[in-house]
Amino acid sequence: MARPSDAKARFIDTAVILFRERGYHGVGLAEIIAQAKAPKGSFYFHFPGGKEELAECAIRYAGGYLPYMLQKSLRDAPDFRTGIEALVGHLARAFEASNWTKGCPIASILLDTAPYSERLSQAIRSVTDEWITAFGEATRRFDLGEDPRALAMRILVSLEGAWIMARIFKSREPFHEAVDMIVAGHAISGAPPQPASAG
Amino acid sequence: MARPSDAKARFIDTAVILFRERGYHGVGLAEIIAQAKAPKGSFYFHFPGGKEELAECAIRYAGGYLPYMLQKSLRDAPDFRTGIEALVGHLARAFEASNWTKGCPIASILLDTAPYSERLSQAIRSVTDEWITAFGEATRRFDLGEDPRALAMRILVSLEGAWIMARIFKSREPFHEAVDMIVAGHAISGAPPQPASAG
DNA sequence: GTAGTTCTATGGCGATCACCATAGAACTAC
DNA sequence: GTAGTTCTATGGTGATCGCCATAGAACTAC
Repeated sequence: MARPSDAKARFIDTAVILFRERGYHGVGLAEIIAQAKAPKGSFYFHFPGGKEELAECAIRYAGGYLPYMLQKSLRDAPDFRTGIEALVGHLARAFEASNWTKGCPIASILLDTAPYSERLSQAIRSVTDEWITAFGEATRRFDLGEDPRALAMRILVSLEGAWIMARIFKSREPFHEAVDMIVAGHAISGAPPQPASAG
Repeated sequence: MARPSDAKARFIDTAVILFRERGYHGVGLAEIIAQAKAPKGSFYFHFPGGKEELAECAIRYAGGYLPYMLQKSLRDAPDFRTGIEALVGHLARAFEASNWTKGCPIASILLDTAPYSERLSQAIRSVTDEWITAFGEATRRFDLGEDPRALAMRILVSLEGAWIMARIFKSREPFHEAVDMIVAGHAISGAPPQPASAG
């Protein structure tokens, strides 16, 4: 064999890109296979479940990126607000760099398929739950004075909404409004972390 | 003729319903025509521009509903917060009643097509602008102490995000978080309207 | 080197896609 | 009642959809 499962990764990468741009039904397998530069026959070897299995892999793969970015943004931030601004700012710049075509990799599939594909709905719920859990851990060192789960939900609501509105207006403004809403939500939350228990 | 353009309205109504559920590419014309109980040949008489023209009509038709609901909710509200709660509460209940399938009629088309269809992108931007304008007029009687356009953008960001997160979790909670973020954003904005200039 | 597994490569399946040509029915205007 | 317009009704187009059968190449294990 050429390389162990090199083609499979290319399939998933390509699927993430194209699904973000035009949704699940907006992209055909032919285009994915062509852009992945993989042979047509390889596809059903790596994904016996067909297009739906590919989409699930794409959801889980892409869904792992946001917790990573979250942890990276909050890890070195002096306070909560700065961390959130770094996170949202990064996502907004990436979105703009794609000419407002590549938004949330989850939402574009969600609106096309849920709840008609229980498999994909389940995968989306799964990665979203993971993000909320990751948020709770990443913000433990801040004293946010609020239920971290509710705060995580607010951030997701703001982010998803910003991705949509920014796509409509081709503007970063919705992301700025999102940040303002997040940090205003739990008031004067810019409180620095407790240095006492820092290890 | 049977009735003047009765079939055309059914086409649009059906399109709004199905596009909300599964997006632009997730629904075929055959299904729309069948569910509209209209003959196949009528379609291209009423929509020479094909599926894309139908989608534009659906966007503009459905897009007119939110300004209507906005005005209705804020008209009799004693204060801004109450009005927003009524608006969001109504949308959330309707969403739940559809078993979390019929969310924003705009977003599902947007994520499938923009920016690959300039026609649909333009239509979406148009109805969104109309909503922002309507918001400014509907809230003039409140002294919100904030740029109405920025506040309108916050509401749209919150609403769109809530529609997505509620679809994931099949829960009204995202809408509650959205309301909290909106009203917390401009602080103690529950101030009653000036009764002086009321006509 | 032979067997077995992994992956590539090609071709084509039935079904559905959006779209359109054509003919006739239903109604208005004169 | 005839002409003209509006709308219905049927049938079918080429293209693309997701899916799969089959064969062979590339590599590992013994």
